[in-house]
Amino acid sequence: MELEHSAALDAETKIAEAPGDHKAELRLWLRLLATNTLIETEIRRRLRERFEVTLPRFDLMAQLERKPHGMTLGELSQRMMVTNGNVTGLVDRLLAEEIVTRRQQKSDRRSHIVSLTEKGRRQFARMAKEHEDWIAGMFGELSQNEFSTLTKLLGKLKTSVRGAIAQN
Amino acid sequence: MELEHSAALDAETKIAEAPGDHKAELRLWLRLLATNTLIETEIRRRLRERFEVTLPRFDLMAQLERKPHGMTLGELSQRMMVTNGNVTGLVDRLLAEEIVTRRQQKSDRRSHIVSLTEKGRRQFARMAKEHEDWIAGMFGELSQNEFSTLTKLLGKLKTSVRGAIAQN
DNA sequence: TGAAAATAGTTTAAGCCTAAACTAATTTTC
DNA sequence: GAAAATTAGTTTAGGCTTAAACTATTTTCA
Repeated sequence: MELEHSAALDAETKIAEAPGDHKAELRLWLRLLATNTLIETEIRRRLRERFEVTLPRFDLMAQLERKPHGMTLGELSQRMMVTNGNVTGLVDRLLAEEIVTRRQQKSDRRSHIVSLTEKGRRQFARMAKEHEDWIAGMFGELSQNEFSTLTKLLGKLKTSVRGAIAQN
Repeated sequence: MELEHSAALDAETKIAEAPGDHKAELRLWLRLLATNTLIETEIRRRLRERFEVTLPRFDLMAQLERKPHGMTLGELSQRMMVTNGNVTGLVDRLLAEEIVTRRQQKSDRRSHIVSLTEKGRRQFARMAKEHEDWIAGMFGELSQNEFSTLTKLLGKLKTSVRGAIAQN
């Protein structure tokens, strides 16, 4: 996937536009992807540097933080948009660090509830504050108006994508 | 990272807004991330299903396709926004499938040029066409106007992010 | 009620990805 | 021109991620 366009290249591709091609759509996607990668890579770097934590672990903790009573592995995997097996492994590692607990449900013995420990909650709180500031800093050059328009349009795009996926 | 908000939750968090917090920025980031993940996961799925290829391999081929004379490993890793070591491994696997070639530069014996083989070019052409249609299909619900506004705003955001990263 | 289907989670094999340490070659600098 | 620094790429160890196959349990329904 191309992640960066020179201005010159962008101009060229515009000229090359022809019926039946979708260069503009492709360009929008590549720009979305590049922006996302840029932010994500930097957040990973800072999380590691400041807190020696990975983004997936931070993400999992963020999910649990909003559910004081915990969450099943399946619910976690849905919210994190990853597979069950992935969550199993993450939880194993976080268990070893005593960031989370896992306990079997009495009512359904297939099911397990994962929750943050007190240590996990403390650790997450410390990280979340800075994380929020990092994000805000990266969005700093957008005006209030641009900011809310972008939020709205991304909402629309998300809906459009969901539609296209559901159809298929 | 939270990937989906219910409408109810969004309303709540808006009410909770207070000076010094950045919930709105966080929400925009989560929305960008979710949209990106949604698209990327579906593209990976289709590439695997239709062509038995992974997204990183497709991405690498896409880079090479635009440079008929090939590219050094370093240039590839920059454009793909991944580490050198990552590219070394990807190229090893694509070499084994005879999708690319790698040859040492005479002028600088540390440096190696990677190029698509004829087989690689043919294979990529076949995939690229469909890939473009997939993307266009996902963006279908956006009007022309929304589409170009989103492209412009993402450009701005990208610049803003680059600025924040460079500062740090 | 008991067989079949569905669900929750785990395991496995393989690929992706990174940071850090490393080798080899080239460039800089004194 | 030789030591030092830089550059291109590889290797290594470990975490992340997936699809597919699997186990255990619960639900469905004939």
